Amino acid sequence: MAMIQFAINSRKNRRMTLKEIYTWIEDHFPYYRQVAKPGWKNSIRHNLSLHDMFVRETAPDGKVSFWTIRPEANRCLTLDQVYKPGCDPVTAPVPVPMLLFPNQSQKKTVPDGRKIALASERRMKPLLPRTESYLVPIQLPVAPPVYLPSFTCPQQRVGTSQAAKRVRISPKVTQSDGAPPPPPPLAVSPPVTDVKVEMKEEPVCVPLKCETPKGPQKRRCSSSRRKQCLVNSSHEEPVLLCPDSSFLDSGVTSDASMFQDSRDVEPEEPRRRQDSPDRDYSFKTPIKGSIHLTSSTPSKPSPTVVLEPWKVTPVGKGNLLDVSPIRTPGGPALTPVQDYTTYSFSSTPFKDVPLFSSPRELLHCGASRAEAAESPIGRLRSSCSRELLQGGGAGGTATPANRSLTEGLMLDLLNDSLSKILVDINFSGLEDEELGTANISLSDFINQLK
Amino acid sequence: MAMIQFAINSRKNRRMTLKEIYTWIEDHFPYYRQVAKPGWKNSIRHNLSLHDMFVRETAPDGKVSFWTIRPEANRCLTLDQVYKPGCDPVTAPVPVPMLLFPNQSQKKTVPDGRKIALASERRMKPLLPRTESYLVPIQLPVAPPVYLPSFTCPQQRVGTSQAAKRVRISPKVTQSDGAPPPPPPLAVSPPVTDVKVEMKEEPVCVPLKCETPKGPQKRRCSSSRRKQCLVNSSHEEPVLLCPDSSFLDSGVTSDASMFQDSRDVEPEEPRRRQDSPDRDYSFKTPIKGSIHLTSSTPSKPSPTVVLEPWKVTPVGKGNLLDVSPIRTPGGPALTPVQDYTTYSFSSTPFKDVPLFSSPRELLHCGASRAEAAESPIGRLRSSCSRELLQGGGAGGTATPANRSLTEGLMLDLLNDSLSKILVDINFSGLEDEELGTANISLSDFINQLK
DNA sequence: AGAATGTTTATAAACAATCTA
DNA sequence: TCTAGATTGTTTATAAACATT
Ligand SMILES: [Mg+2]
Ligand SMILES: [Mg+2]
Repeated sequence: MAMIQFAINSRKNRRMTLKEIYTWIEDHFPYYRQVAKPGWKNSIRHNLSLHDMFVRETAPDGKVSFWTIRPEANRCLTLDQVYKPGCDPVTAPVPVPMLLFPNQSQKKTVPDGRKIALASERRMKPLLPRTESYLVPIQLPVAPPVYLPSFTCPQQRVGTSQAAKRVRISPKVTQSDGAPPPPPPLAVSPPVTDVKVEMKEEPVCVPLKCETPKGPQKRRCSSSRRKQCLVNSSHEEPVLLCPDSSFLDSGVTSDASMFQDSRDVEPEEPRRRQDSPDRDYSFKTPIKGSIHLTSSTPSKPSPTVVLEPWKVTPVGKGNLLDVSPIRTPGGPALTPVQDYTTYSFSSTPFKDVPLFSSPRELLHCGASRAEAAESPIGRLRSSCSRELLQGGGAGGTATPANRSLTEGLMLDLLNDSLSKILVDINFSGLEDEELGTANISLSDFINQLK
Repeated sequence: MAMIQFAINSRKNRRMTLKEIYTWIEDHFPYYRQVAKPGWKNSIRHNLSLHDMFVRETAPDGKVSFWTIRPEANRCLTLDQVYKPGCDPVTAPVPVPMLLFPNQSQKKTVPDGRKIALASERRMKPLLPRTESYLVPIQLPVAPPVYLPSFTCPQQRVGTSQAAKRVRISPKVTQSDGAPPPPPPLAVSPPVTDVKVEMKEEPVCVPLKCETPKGPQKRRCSSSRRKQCLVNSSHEEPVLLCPDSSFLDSGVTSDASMFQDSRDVEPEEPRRRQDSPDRDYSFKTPIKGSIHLTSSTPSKPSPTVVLEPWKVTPVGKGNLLDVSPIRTPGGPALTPVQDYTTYSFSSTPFKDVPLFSSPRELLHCGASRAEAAESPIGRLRSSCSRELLQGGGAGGTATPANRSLTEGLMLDLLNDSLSKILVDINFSGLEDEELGTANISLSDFINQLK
């Protein structure tokens, strides 16, 4: 879900075809081009369909369809917000995927004291977890000469210099105020974003390093127990706070040309080598019983039924997978373990190497209303939800305490709830690329309902 | 999702605790008590959280919390609607789970010509698939003397006598009008609902066997391509059509006492044997690295990492599971294969043994508005969405053609979209059991918004 | 015919919050 | 009263079936 937002928000017009989303992710996270199972595309499609924040539009010709982000729900997440390039852009650095290993695999310590990345971990942590976990970009364990001959890994930059880069994205709860903050960020070899060709304009959504109000709401908000507080969607104009536009280059350009020809913020987008030799799936056999992994939709292999030992073997979960021992012939060659000492593989990378606390922390900060109003890219404001930026959107009855209480809660969720209503009501009449007027706000929808 | 609705709707007050939902499902689908992995409870909780139609209420004491169904989204699905007991209720029949095997496993034919149930299939088909698949109740492959000494399987009843019982639940598309209807229902040994102690009142939601309008919209509705049409939520009073209350006993009783003491429609609910000897998980070890399957939340076994052969082995998906051969020591004893000739195991049970075409078909029919108005259980009407029953809720601009076009589409989805808004706005003031007034309608919410 | 695209359900899993023995 | 473990609740990830283009 986060990567899709990264991708779509990297475009000026904030819309992408599915194929373009694939490509963008593959370009920025080579993990997906090289090591990931083809099922990752299934996950992309799944997220596009499941989450209401992603809306599919049909081009005027009715042929192609673009995926967009509901403006009210768009937190304007960009890869820049998550990672700031810490290495020279000279070498055309390849951003590594934010590979977040499960907790267990991080404790793996080889005898020589180094922590190694368990490359066999297929299931990744959520890219932007909702909790207090920390996002840890980890170098992709792929041998550069094998997969990326032109890839020059921008080593080091391991120091704690990135501390100022931490951005809070809407903390879910107050972090138990008395508790000491997590250890200073390790800043483990962050991934690198592409070199932007277009100049950085003032970003529409400016995450800030505003301090979490740890006032009187400390226990109340956390005691909402197992249910998020749902903020009352207020129609008042939200106040954007704490301007600090010196942080990111979110790929949002001011542009007067946001129509079809100005689709690419990133210059290398059009020239797509769509058949990279490293992975060619040539096939003509059907999906179901065949061996080739053509389809990105996983499917059951065949009726070669295996009686699972769920109730047969009394207990024991691991014995199902233990049958295949670790060492596979080409395994280490494909996922080399060497030379990862430059990256901190602490036992708890989420907790120990914080880049930011949570994706919602970015929302916890807001942009200055005045600045936003003066911004030359006022037209783009409709592409970003100021309510979301302000973080919570306190209702009319919200006291300051309430406001802080509801801060940082129910962001994607709230907007997901409204988006299904807006789906297919949006863009009913207009079919052209004028995205500025195509977005119907919540108030418009309410009026429409009335 | 369907089973949760079955469970909750079986209660007069239409609310259940999580534990009660577990128990209800276990009681009505012994599969879950006996053969299912403990992860099924995880799925229940997942569905409760994910789908907005399920709303958690907190009892006035603040201790227990009940799960309810948003009235606007409640299609009043009950087990009766899906299955009508075809055998004598004398033997206290145990309903079997609607075990829907994947397509592949149904083609398994033993040399003696009979089709056998591949008990090893763990992943079930969706209980109520959205498509034209058919719901096939299949006898649970558990030896009755082993697990259910008092269980007398009501054999047979295999004839085609249940044909009239078929109910359409909101067909997603017109079924290609020229095509012949699916073969007559095989009526494979349907599961049996419990004997209701309370008298059956006129059900609030009456599914009907109304014919699908296969008129001029044949192509248009199907050409909504990959996106459901979202019906405009109309505030007009929906018209309930096609009264036919002779079909189900949906556990909805008229009742003048719908408060806390009248919680159970089913008499055997209170006396719960909560520690059945057939499954006792005695444990005191933590979850993570331990062997016991105590927790219903699955967890990775341990950092015993297995290097997956995704990129190592060139292709081939099935070789990952083929390592463990079929025959396990106690396997056949637990899942006997004999005596399943009474149940039709056609190669395509969904298509060949239709009970109904799709869950939405139930919605395609409506109840008579007049009848609903005269119903002595008018108070309960708020627990069922008449819009949903009417099937589509055509907006103000909908022509009759449009109405039929949007019929059967966007039901749970539409209501899920609205429910997140209502969550935690419901039941803000009142804390008592008066569920009749506790439900806030959409219009109330809209007014609240205004 | 097969691939791409889109929708929905199922299951695993991590994790937070609360409850209970 | 305290707390370890169980329960309950939320969210993300992945597989998979299936529909539509
Ligand atoms: Mg979507
Ligand atoms: Mg819910």
